[in-house]
Amino acid sequence: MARSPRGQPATIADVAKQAGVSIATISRVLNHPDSVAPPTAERVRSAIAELHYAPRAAARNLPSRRTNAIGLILPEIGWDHFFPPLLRGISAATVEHNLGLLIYSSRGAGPTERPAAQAFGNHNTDGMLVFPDGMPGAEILRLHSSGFPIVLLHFTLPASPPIPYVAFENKAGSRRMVDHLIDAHGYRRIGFLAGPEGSNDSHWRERGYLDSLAAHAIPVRPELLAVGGFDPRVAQKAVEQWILDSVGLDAIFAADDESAIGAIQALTRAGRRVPEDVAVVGFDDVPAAQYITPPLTTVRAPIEESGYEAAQALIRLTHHGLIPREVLFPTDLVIRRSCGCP
Amino acid sequence: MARSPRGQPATIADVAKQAGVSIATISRVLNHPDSVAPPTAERVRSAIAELHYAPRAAARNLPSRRTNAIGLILPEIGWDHFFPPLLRGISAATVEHNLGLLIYSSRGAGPTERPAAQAFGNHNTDGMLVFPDGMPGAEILRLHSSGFPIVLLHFTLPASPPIPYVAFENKAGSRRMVDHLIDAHGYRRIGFLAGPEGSNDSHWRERGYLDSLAAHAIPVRPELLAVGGFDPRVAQKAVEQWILDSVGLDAIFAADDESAIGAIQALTRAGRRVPEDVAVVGFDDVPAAQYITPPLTTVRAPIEESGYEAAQALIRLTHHGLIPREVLFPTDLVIRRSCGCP
DNA sequence: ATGAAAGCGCTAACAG
DNA sequence: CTGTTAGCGCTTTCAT
Repeated sequence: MARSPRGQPATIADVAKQAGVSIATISRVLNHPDSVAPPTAERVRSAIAELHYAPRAAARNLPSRRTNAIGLILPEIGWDHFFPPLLRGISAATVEHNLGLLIYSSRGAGPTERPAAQAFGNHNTDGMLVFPDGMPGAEILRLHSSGFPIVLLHFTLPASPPIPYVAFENKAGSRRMVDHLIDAHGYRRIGFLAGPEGSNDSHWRERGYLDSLAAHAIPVRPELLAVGGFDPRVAQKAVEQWILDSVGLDAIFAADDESAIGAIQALTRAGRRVPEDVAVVGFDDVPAAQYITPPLTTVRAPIEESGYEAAQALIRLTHHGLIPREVLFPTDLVIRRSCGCP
Repeated sequence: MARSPRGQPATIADVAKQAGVSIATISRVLNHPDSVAPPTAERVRSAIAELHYAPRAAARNLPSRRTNAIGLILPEIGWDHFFPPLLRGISAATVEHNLGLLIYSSRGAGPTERPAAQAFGNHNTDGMLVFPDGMPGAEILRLHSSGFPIVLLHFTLPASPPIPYVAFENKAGSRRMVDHLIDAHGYRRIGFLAGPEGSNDSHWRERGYLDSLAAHAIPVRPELLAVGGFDPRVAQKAVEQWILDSVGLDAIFAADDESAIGAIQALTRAGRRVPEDVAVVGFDDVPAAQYITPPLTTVRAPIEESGYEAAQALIRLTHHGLIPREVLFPTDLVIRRSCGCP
């Protein structure tokens, strides 16, 4: 008897009949258990169990104007090392509040390709977490200005009122990394391997690099700036070019670990020893960083926490709570061997 | 004018008024555009655009009895190397069909802990993909027997009618791996590092190992069987114990790469060379497998494809289509250096 | 081609 | 404490 007499999943009316009460009473034991006489409640509960009744989400959401779910919207599920911890953090928050998490990967389906009616939006979610390039800025701004709760993940957008966001202290982290290279090891010719065009993270990491150089009165040499594209292959090419050009290098600071790994491979193949001939450091602390030879010195960011806090903030927003307009997470130096430390 | 006169998000009625037609017409241009006179449709479309109207999912779902979303339910978002490609595959399928993907991580919230009314189920999803330990078997069986579409990911459950599932050819893959160890390298004392208790994957990988030994008339030695728990630390301990016990070993076949990495570390620390003294091979081909020294010989499984096909199958089920009751994906040997190959 | 009206399943007043 | 009833926003016959 897993189904109602009608052969459909049981509805509130089926339960009411079975328990010999009105549908309002069913609704009450579900939502305000204390307002029902214990014996009645008990009858209702067993009727629910017998019929395996589960309230249909759509029917509850319609009157309440809430969906009990938040959305996460991102361009593509790629960033192997970044995505799982981020999602884990977000998920921890949604589980805590008994909310659903609706994921949209916009890959291969730009908003223009899908029917307007099914566009991103507030139609099936109480609020959303947006990843860089997850959806067009204009759309974000429109939703935000219409009062729809939005929290940005690791990027910002100019708007008023400002759209809250979470991010890492990229600049401070990379500043400390480069300070270490200079202060602890005495390197002065430090190459920087930037991320892809337009990357926020890369931008701020480069700023930290530049700041450190400036603070140590080391002039910026354009020939020491190249693009690693957050991609081992691109980074490898860039480093090979540096070698071809005989650019003298004490160390390479890659804007992320993937490109640092590419740099190490290029160096090793060219017969350069890391870190004896050239030190290499990265950013992110991906799992592979500890297994590569030599183990990679890098900067770690609390990815999971950032996801958790972003989701918490969003949830608070959906309850009309107030939240900080920006939450910055500190980053930590992870010293291993590739920088030259023993 | 991002909102209706009432200061709320626009509803179908607002659009109808704005366009000077009835709400039925609005519904039609959204769902059956061809049944509306082009000029009318045009008027409606601009009204929609002006008011930034987006149909509320709950309101559509109620009459249609569909949620246009599928669920993915899993115990915990951990498996760094497994989860992202899996999700990418699933997401590709949902995007293709314009469906939402609702993720439930049951971590820290067993079904008993949450209100019965909010239990897992068919209340807000058209069907679900279930990961091992994602939800209690009894619950799965109940939903399945009530006709709710379910596809199991990488495990099975006895039921009739059978619950469809996707899985890898674990046994065939590990059989080929061990065959390689024996045939190509002449190893005969091959240790097996099993996964955690109850792991389906581990079970079948062990079967492949045993089959290969049997096929080569190599007796199974209990002292060569240990538990690596899919965990580098556990594996490390197990290997250290083998070393302590002076168990002679030609090679170690770890049931996954994580434990293979732990094995390599234990061996290296104990002064054994890999693969010269002891070969080590794994299963999965995680990203770190190619960076570790020596690069790890392993078995690769098409994770993303499995996610994609599972989702496709589920979606077909939700349309009352027929699908195979099992989809098995082949696995490939990835020969690198840790097995002794040059 | 378009409008009127009856639900879809549930919640929340409002009565009793 | 419990039942009655009016919506919530949309889809879909059934008329016109």
